[in-house]
Amino acid sequence: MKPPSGKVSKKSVTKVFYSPLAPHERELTDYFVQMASILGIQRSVAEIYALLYLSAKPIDFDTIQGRLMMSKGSVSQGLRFLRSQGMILSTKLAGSRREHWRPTPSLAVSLVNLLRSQFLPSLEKSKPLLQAVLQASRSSGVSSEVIERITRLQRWNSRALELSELLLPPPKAD
Amino acid sequence: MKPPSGKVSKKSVTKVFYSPLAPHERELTDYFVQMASILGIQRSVAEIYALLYLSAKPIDFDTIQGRLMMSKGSVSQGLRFLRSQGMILSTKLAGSRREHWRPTPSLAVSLVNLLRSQFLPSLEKSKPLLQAVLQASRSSGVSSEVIERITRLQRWNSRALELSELLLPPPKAD
DNA sequence: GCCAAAGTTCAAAAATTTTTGAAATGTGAA
DNA sequence: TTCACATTTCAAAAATTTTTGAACTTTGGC
Repeated sequence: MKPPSGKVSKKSVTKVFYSPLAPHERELTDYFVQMASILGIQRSVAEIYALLYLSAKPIDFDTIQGRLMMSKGSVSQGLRFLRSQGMILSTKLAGSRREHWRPTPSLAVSLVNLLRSQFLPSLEKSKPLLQAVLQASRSSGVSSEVIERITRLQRWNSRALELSELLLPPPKAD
Repeated sequence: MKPPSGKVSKKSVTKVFYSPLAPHERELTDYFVQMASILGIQRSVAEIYALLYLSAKPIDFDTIQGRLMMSKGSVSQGLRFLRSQGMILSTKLAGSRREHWRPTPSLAVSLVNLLRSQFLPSLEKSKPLLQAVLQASRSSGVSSEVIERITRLQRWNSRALELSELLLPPPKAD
């Protein structure tokens, strides 16, 4: 079943029905949700991405809302997040303002972007902090053992930072 | 300030005061909390680990509770988690049941254990699921484009699984 | 063996995160 | 220019996660 095509509702308050997820869609959506939760990405976002990922054709706002039985607000926020991560692309079909969404071709690139946006800010923020704390600790009476540990922490942070920067192309504009 | 040492409270209801975190402890605790939250580890757990990591000497239950101003329940659960991940070790001092905790020597190993325990179960659970879904999709009318995408997903899952198993030594008993 | 010290349990409270949907906005087709 | 359509906004509600602490269990020192 599909959203009624063509001129079905002119200005009527027609309720349109959308098909519930097929078994394979349901199961894979759960998979996406689970993986996403590890990365701290919310359920609704994972569901939207899964739906797009499992569709051969781009999908519009109302269909997402209808098939996932999700509020407008969630769809809007979810799409914004996915867009901001460069994980989805839209097409506008002729003679309508409505956008149709599909996943960007490379899941790998999308994942890498996600990781970047989750980790990099913390790593960057911490660099000067660790430096400062280490300074302060040296000149106060912190034991050399602990100083050593903080230093190790700092090395880890630097390495992780270098690695991410190496791995990750700078994000492109929206 | 330290918890009064020696025989201070015999059986009195003495309130013992613990020193609040020093600036460097406070800042590094925040750092740990932030990094931990990315991995889905709760604040209280990160705080406990940070406290131990920043102490030259092993610390006991009551001191953790006192310095972090945290409930018994949280300390107990936090220690259990850290123990279960092999991230901390205890020593019992002579003539007392009380345990004293310190971080396991290698932060690297601890991190790897953490990652393992967060990711592996999902990856493993998904392996047969993906297989089954793919089967089912092939024999129902799912478009070849989507079949291709699911296959790619499966490849990712397998690779991630191999990588984790390669990277991660099996956990040791508690 | 007794029992106070040490730690655990878990249901309820608190904190936090996520979702909702009514109202606001902005915009492209006519 | 107009306005209905498409989407966004955001405060409040719902869901979820985390913390608390009183009651309970376990254990080692005596």
